[in-house]
Amino acid sequence: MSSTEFTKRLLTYRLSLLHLQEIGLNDVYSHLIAGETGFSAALIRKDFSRINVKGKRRGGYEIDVILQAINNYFGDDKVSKVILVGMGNIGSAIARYKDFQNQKLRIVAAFDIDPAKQRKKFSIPVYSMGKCQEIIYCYEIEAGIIAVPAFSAQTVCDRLVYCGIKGILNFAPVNLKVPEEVYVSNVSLSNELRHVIYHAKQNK
Amino acid sequence: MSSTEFTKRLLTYRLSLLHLQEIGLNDVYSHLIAGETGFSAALIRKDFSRINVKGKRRGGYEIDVILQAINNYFGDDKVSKVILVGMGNIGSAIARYKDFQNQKLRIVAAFDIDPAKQRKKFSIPVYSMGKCQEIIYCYEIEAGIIAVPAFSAQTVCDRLVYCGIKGILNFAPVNLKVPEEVYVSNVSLSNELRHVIYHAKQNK
DNA sequence: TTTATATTGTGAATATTGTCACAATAAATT
DNA sequence: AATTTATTGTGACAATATTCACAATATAAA
Ligand SMILES: NC(=O)c1ccc[n+]([C@@H]2O[C@H](COP(=O)([O-])OP(=O)(O)OC[C@H]3O[C@@H](n4cnc5c(N)ncnc54)[C@H](O)[C@@H]3O)[C@@H](O)[C@H]2O)c1
Ligand SMILES: NC(=O)c1ccc[n+]([C@@H]2O[C@H](COP(=O)([O-])OP(=O)(O)OC[C@H]3O[C@@H](n4cnc5c(N)ncnc54)[C@H](O)[C@@H]3O)[C@@H](O)[C@H]2O)c1
Repeated sequence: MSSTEFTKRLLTYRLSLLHLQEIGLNDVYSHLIAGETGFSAALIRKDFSRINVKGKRRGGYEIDVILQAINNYFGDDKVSKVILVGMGNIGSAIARYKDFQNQKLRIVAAFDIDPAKQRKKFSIPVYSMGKCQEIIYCYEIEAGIIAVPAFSAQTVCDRLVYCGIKGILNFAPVNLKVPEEVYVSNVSLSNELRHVIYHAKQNK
Repeated sequence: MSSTEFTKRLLTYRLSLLHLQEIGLNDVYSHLIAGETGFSAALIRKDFSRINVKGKRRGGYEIDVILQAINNYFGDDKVSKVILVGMGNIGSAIARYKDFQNQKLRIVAAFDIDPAKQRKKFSIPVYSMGKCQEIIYCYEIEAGIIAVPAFSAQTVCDRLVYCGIKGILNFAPVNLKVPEEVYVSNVSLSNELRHVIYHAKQNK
């Protein structure tokens, strides 16, 4: 299995490359990307070699070619469909997030137990949990975002897993228990902040 | 410098330990935490040893002792103060987030260029960027959260760095450029989702 | 008390990840 | 055309992280 550091780097490269492309560049040298991203030039070349990106000796790499290879690696030439559970503070903010469209990510539907929230919002329909299974099957949903309070996160998670979801992005401050074949990524703002503060202190 | 994987694991342990404590446990074995978090028992023991947590042979570890050591590692016995720039969708959601209080994290002030947003919101005062330097100094702010659109993220970042901020939690989809002594952690929902979808596909 | 059992703590072995150094090579310059 | 220069691509090496294996040891059971 490929390391998560490697896949994260690819996504970091993509961000920088899109930026460089926007300001008019067509080609890049590994050292330039190193300057942009903070990774070493040698590591970047190794990574590119791993996804079969060839440069021209002394000529650098074509941005288009790299971006294509990264997209290909993630298999995101077609739109990936996801659902969102919990339309509270953070759920609504995510539902309103426009960048997903550029990224070929689409939130097809949202769910909430609160009937007051069960109506279309920001162009995304909000259903009761009852509709969950049907929608996951019909739309071939690839992942679920959990944005419910901590105490109901595991229940929601079990439900999604039961409906066949294999990837979960979890905002609740809980270590979810899932079968081996399900991948969970936790986004914990508190932990991230702690982490930042810890490093900031080192650098004082 | 300690690896970021190590510090992340500590925060993961904490989450599980708090949960186990809540359901009534006082002691844990490394294997139990392994089951909760997915890390191997040996690794957990090594990590504990690294932060000077001693268990009792055959008796396991005391949850209190571990939690104390983790808190101590992060130096969060006192409240850490942070600021938030950008009170749009995501910024407001963060400002409303109550969990920070339990975690001894406090958002002391927020900033926004939009005058309409410059009033107290959810008990956090919202200022114009002009007040930024003063507040960072007066309150001894330890980190900044950036939640502004991508095109102004670097500008805001430069400003914070100029005011002495050494740690940044960045939500904008941009690889920020900072001096070496500043630590940046990027939270990219699109990237996280991509990552989840990638792994989900592997497990189909 | 003796024996069996379960768990920690850690050195050694292994695996993984990243860096270094440089040959290969294409482009630019003279 | 010959020479210089800059960059890729990669094998060898170094560093780091993780697992393995088991001695040390405390508790429980007989
Ligand atoms: N607000 C933030 O900035 C923030 C940041 C990080 C993490 N989080 C975490 O994200 C989660 C949501 O936070 P929030 O501030 O949006 O909370 P919130 O209370 O505003 O929203 C939670 C939503 O989930 C719904 N819900 C509750 N139980 C449900 C269930 N069983 N099935 C479906 N829907 C259910 C509620 O009706 C509500 O709309 C929490 O776990 C929180 O800790 C929030
Ligand atoms: N909404 C999401 O779920 C989400 C998720 C991930 C990342 N993001 C990123 O977070 C950032 C904010 O997203 P959002 O949806 O909250 O956007 P938004 O447009 O709702 O909010 C941005 C806020 O920043 C303020 N602002 C703009 N320029 C500023 C400046 N120079 N100084 C101070 N304040 C300034 C604006 O007045 C506005 O209030 C974006 O970069 C976005 O890509 C958003």
